[in-house]
Amino acid sequence: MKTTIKDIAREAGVSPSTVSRALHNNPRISEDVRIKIKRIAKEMDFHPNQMARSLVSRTSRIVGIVFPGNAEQSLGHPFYPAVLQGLGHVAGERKYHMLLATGSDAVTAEEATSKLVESGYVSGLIVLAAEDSPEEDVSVPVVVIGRPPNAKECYYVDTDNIKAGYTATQYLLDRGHRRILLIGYDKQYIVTVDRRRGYERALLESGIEFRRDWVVPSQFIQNNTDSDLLGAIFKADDRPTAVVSMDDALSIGLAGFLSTMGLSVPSDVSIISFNNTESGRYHTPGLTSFDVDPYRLGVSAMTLMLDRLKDKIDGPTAIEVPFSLIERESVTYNHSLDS
Amino acid sequence: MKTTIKDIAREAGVSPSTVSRALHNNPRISEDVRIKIKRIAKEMDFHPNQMARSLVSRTSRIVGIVFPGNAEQSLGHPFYPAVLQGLGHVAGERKYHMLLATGSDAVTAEEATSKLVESGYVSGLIVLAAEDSPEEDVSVPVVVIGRPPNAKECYYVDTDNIKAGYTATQYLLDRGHRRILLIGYDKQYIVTVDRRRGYERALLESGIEFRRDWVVPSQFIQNNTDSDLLGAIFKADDRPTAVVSMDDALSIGLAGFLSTMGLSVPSDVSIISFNNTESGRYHTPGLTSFDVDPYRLGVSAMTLMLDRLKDKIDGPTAIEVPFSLIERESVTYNHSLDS
DNA sequence: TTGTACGCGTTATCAT
DNA sequence: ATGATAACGCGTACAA
Repeated sequence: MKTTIKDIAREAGVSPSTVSRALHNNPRISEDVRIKIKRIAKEMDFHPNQMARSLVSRTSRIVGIVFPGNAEQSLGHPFYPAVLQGLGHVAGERKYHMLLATGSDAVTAEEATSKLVESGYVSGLIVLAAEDSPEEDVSVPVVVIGRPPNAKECYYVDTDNIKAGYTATQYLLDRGHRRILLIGYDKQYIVTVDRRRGYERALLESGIEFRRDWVVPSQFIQNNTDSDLLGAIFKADDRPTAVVSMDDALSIGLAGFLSTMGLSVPSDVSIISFNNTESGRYHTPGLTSFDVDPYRLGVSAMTLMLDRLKDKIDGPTAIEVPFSLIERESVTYNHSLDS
Repeated sequence: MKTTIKDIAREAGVSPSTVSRALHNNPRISEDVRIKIKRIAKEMDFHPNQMARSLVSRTSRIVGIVFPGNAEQSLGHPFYPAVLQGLGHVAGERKYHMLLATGSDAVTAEEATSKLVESGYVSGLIVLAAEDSPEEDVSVPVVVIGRPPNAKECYYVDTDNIKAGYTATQYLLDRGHRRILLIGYDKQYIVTVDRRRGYERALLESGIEFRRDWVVPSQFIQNNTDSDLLGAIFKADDRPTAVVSMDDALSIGLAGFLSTMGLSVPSDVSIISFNNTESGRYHTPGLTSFDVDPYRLGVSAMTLMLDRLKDKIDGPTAIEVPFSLIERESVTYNHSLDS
């Protein structure tokens, strides 16, 4: 039997309400009684029953976390665990807990969200943006990580992916590349469409023709059609000398594919990619990659959430987390041509 | 204002307890009233307040999840997210939720566990084994993933890592290798000491001398001393022709390192490793690697937990999850020597 | 078959 | 400064 406030009251010879006040440092209580009660509480290893507390206060120290619909696979990517770490770090500091949206098979983010809110356990929600991010009105504060499709008045933290895509492309342009391929585009993922936009903009500003057939969608590694598609692209005379890749894993796959064609990185093809993963770092050659700082994304999101939960005063409604470029060996200058 | 059973009671013209019973399919209630109440409940979008429910029932539909002390970094490894997926899958199916032990900086698993239990939110605990796994008696059922140091009467699910280490080594032996290196050993991680034990056993059975200096500890990639150590090992005349690596990332690093020495995989050195990660699959050459099925580990653990929570009857106290070997191109036959 | 009354542990309001 | 009382939403003996 866990000790309750009543047990302490009995032990201290006071009423339960006095104990409650003492534990909450209510000023309207004598100093000696307070310390006495606190001592007893410690002795009896008292911990307030959060359920009871929540029942009356109508709030909990729990924040729900919703992963994209395909959480099953998305968790596999290093990005999400890193976000989770960030979230957990500040949650822990501020004595909050995180309740995961448990997804069986094909639950949408929408369903998961409902489940979580309906459970009544959470007093806030952090959702990792996906194509189907629910912006239906829920009864608790929501912070979304990643730019929501409808960037209306909701709170969110995000990376400026347009700028990132622009920067990546410009980085290549600065090094003499003119024929630049984009791989990993997936219109379902906003991050990739944003980056593509930046890519196009950079090309435009440099007066380079944008080739629609040089935007290779999604994971080509899985299906062979894309692989053939890539083969054709790199067999052509005017093959790309550089690639902007949406993810390190993709880049590694590409590098492997290129080597089967007798092309090597970076001497024949430069690659700049995203997410700065371990595998990219360990890969030979080391991948030049953008660190979009998922950890910090998590930290910012949880901070925003908790601040919001605390004083209800509206701080910033959106936070932009900066990215950084980790330069390694997968990009080199292009001397082969100048147009 | 959320709807409560009182609201429904008023609406249906019955008492709250009748509503409660109807919703719980209590047999002692007329059929027509039951369906009527259920209809109203649905109409009013009623969801029972879990806090109140938990308060009276003294249990919750929440299972706490504890990651190793260094959760911050451990989450980065694909193994843990995969476990989480497995856990989440069955939790979701059975309408349970998962509460994460939020670790700021250097909280031990012990602390995290206490925090979680003290919170009063969880009615069960699943801990991912680490060196400092707490087997202190907590007030809720515990299932640990990975063999606990003191494999006493507690419930756990695990991979037979001794067998896995043995199998890996035998696989190499079968292909003519006699000089086999082991890298990634870390006595803090039970999995690696188990696998090492299997490695030694396989060597012993084949009458091959076990060389203590051929057990390279931990991540050599981080510190240069190990790198030098490896350099010495592979510069020697009797250099290893094969390696058992504790992790794909490690293997990839090793492959890169070897190539700087003019050695290539698998023609000069074969590598068999663990965890069957994406990076290993995309790497060139593809890594032959053991899939220890972290997902299933999670599934089994949560199933065990929930069954235990349900009927209190004691099913199996330990579950072994089989592993499988994914054969790719990083291992080849050794013809260079025969002793 | 259904209603009444009470308790789960805590906090807030109103007395004292 | 402290105690008594009610209430949060729900479940369940007990009574009817």
